[in-house]
Amino acid sequence: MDKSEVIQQLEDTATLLALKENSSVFEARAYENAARALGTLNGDIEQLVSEGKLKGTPGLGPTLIKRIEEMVTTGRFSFLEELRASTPAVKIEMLRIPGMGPKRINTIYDQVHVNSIAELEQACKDNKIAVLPGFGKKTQDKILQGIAFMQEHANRFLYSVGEQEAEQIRTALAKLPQIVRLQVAGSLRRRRETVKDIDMVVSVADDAGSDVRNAIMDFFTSQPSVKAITGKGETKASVILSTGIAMDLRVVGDSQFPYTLHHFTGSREHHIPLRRRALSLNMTINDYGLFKVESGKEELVPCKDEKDIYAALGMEYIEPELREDTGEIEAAIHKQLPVLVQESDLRGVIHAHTTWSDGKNSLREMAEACMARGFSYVGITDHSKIAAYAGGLSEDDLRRQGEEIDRLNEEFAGRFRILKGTECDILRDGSLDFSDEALASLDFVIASIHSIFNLPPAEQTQRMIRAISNPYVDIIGHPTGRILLGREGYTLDMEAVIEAAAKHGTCIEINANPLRLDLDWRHLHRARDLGMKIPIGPDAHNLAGLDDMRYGIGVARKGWLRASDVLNTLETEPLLQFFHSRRSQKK
DNA sequence: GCCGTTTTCGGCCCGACTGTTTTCAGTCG
Repeated sequence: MDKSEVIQQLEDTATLLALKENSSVFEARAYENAARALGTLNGDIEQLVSEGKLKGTPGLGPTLIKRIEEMVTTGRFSFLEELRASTPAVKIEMLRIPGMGPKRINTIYDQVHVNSIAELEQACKDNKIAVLPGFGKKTQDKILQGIAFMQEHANRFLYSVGEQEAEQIRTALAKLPQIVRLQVAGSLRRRRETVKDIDMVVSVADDAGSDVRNAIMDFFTSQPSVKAITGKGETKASVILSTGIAMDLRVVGDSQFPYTLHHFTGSREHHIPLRRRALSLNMTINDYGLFKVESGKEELVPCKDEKDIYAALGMEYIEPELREDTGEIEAAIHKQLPVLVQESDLRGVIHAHTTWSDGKNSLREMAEACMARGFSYVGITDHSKIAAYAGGLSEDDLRRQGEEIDRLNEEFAGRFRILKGTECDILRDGSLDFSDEALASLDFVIASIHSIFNLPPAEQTQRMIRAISNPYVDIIGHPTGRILLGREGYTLDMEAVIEAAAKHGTCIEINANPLRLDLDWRHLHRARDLGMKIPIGPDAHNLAGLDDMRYGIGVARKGWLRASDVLNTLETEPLLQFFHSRRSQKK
């Protein structure tokens, strides 16, 4: 068991301990602390255990050291297994309802004996929750709202989840020699932030028989991640995968592939004006082909790929990410589509955490991982002092972190640069959590809201705009604060926020964490048109988090951004110049 | 479960909200 797995098991233990009756919240917290402590330790966990080096680490006492040793040496963790066996599944499910924590869950479970979310919903409707001690009508209503939110999003999945599932199957299918072409379609190909299901299209030789098609379907439906088969024929098979996500596979002859792929890539909204365009040219398009209609007879327009389809319609090729009917048809007709930014355009990372606050890896580890990924710089942005839950830095910490950065930069000179930054909390009134002196000592400043989410919209908007107009603030972090499938964003007027940011020359980031993807692509158009430079930030809390950058690229592409619109396509010196010049302009 | 000692058990990053209370418990980040 490697370090990240051990940390995960410790965190799971903390969750289950919190749900356990009569358990101390501090015991649960001890497991959280231990997970964090382990995260800050450098080196291979097996070696640390075998050499007895865990002893003396703050947060790891005799019990936890013994438990970590068990995990590392046996690959199992009996304490967690027992906890899992003794915790009703419904309690864990209830944790996902906003506003429900261990105390309320246990009260409800003990006194109303609910065994499912459905039973909890009924109990609320029967007014059985409001009468419990410490509960009331409003809490009951809030639980109902939370359940409704959960159900509304229950059949959707994060893009990242769909992507991983699809990639696994795509890799497996790609090994079949009978398959000529193979492509993910649907909302996943369009890089929507959440997806309902996975669509995949494969082609076989036009003269391939039933046996070839059936063999592919047999192979597909017998994949290890397939949990249930809901339909299976020669041209289409439908399954449910282990994560619960549904998947359709379609098999077509290779000459039909472009039309089918295009059809199942969508979106429906994109296809409506596209069909209108086809009709205006006496053509018609469906999943079987593009046809020229003359005197009532249809004649296929041969297309070897999607580019040919758009070309036949007198249009530039439209990238899948843009197929949402937000002006792409018109732009393609007039050959005005942007060249979209790509992952390879990125030169560095802006927005990453380290063990100085709630990150799992050290400054050095984060910097070296960025170097290994070919980046020229990383902007380190640990939390500010009020974010105590995340180990926020005091101004003195910030200064000492700066000294460590100076030392590392000396070592990396000429190869790589660590930029001094912060993710500074925006306080209730829109002021910042660090003094101007502290902020002035940094290369750049990200300001984010992490508390007081539901001020009245006008007040929340003013709070954000005040932060935007602060001369030291370069970037607003995760501007809506939404958690995909989990929580709505802050109550603020995003249009007004974007305009204020553009006016003050303040950037708004695309937070590339797959749970956030915030700023939303629907707002990017506007920001770009106002001339804003958009940083793509992974908000990385560990090394793996650095790879989330690609999700941010997906959002940027959906928002029509070119490489020149993205801040961190700049090399180190121009970027520092950008921060420097805008700061002196604003003051 | 860990820590720091006022060495043997009480406190445990913190600030703010909401909804329940009528001074506070629970949740969140």
